[in-house]
Amino acid sequence: MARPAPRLPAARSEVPSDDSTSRIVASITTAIVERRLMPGTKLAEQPIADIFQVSRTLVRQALNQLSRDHLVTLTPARGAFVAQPSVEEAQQVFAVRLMLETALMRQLCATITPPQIATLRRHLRDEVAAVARTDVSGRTRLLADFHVLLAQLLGNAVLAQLLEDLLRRCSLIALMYQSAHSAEHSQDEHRQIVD
Amino acid sequence: MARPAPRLPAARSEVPSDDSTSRIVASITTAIVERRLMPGTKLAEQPIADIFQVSRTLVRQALNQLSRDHLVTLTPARGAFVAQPSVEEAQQVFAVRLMLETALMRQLCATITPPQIATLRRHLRDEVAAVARTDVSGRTRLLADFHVLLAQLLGNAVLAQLLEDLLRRCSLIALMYQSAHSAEHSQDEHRQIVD
DNA sequence: GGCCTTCAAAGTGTATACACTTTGCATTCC
DNA sequence: GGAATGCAAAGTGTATACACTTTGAAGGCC
Repeated sequence: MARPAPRLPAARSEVPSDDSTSRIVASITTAIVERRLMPGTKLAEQPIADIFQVSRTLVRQALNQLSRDHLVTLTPARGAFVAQPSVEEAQQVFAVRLMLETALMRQLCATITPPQIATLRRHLRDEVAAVARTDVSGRTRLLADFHVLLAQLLGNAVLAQLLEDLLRRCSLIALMYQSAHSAEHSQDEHRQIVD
Repeated sequence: MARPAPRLPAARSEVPSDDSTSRIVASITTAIVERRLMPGTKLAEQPIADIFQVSRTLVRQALNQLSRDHLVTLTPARGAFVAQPSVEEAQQVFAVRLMLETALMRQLCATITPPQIATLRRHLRDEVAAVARTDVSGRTRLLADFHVLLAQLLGNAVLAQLLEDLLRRCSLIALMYQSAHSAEHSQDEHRQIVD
C-alpha cells in the first residue's frame, strides 16, 4: 500500500445527468418532491426497471443514491420506500437549514455588491408570486434555489451542493407536514435577510 | 400514481455497519484517512473484491457510496481513484465547516449545562495531547469528534451526521495540504469556543 | 370460528457472464 | 530512431441467474 500517487485522473468534471442511473434518480426525486409518490410508498425494483427499460442493477444503484439523500429508506430484505421523516428529524433538518442560512448571510454581507442584491430581489419577487398562486412544487423549488443562489454568490460550490441536498430533504418534509406557515415564514425571512 | 401511503415500513433503525458493503466502505475510508491510500491511487474493483472475498457487485456499491462522500472520484469507464480535492474545494469545505461550527456554538450557548462543558474540556485535553505527540490520524479524528460531540449535545442527529460527512472530507484535505497550522488553528478555536 | 402451520408467489441480495472501453506494448512505417 | 498503428490484456458497465427472505393466503387443528 501507500504507493506514490499517479497523476490526476483527468478533469474533475461531474455532469452525471445523462447516464441511466442519474436519469432514474432525477426522475424519482422530482416524483417525490412533486407529490406524485407519497411517503411510505413501496418502490419495488423490477417495475421501475421495466419503466426505464434497464435491469434491476441500475435501479438498485439509483435507490442507493436516493437513500443517501434521505429521500427513500432502505430496509434490508424488504425493499425501498419513500421516506417518512419523523417530526424530530424534520425539526432537526429545518434547524440545520436555518443555521446554514444565517451563517451564509453573515458571510455574504461583507462581500455583496449592488447587482447581486438586485438578483436576490428579483428572486424574491418570483417566490412571492409562487406562494400567491399556491404553486406548491414551484414554491419549494424556488425556496431551495434561493439558498443555492446565495451560495453561488459566495462562490462556494461545496456549500451550494450541501444546501441542495438539504433542501431536497426539506421539500419532502414540507410536503408531509404541510404547514403553509413554514413556506410563508421562510419566504418572509428571505425578505428580511435581503433587507 | 399517488396511492395512499401504507403504514410505516418497520423501524427507522439504521445500523448498517455489519453488512459487507458497509465493511468495505469503512475499511477504505479509514485507509484513506489514515494515509495508507494516497490521493490519486487507483482503486480497481477486482483486487478489492478479492481482498474482501466478495464479488465486484458489492465493491461497486461501496465505491459509489465513497464517491458520494467525496473520498473517491469515479471517472466513467476509467474507474475509481482516491480523491484529490483542489485547493479551492479545500478552502470551501473548510469554510463550510467553520460556518457550521460557529452557528452550532451560538445555538449551544443557550442550552449548555456545566456537566456538558466539563465533557468538552475533557475532549479538549485529548486534542492537545494528540497534537503534541503529532499523532496525525488520531488528531484529525479527535478534531472531527469535537464537532459531532457538539451536535450531540444539541440533540441534533441530522447535524451530527452532516458534520461527520464533512469532516471525513476535511481529514482527506488536511492530509493532502498538510498544514499543521490548520490543525493547531482549529484546536485553538475549539478552546476559545469552549471559553 | 379463530389461530397456527405450511406453502407458493414475489422480491431482495449476491454472484457471474458478457459486451465494450481503455491502456500499454509491440510492430510497422517513414 | 521516432511516431503512428494495431492488438491483446485489463478493467468497467450492464444484464442475467440463482439463492434466500419476506409475505400473503389457503388449509388444517384446536
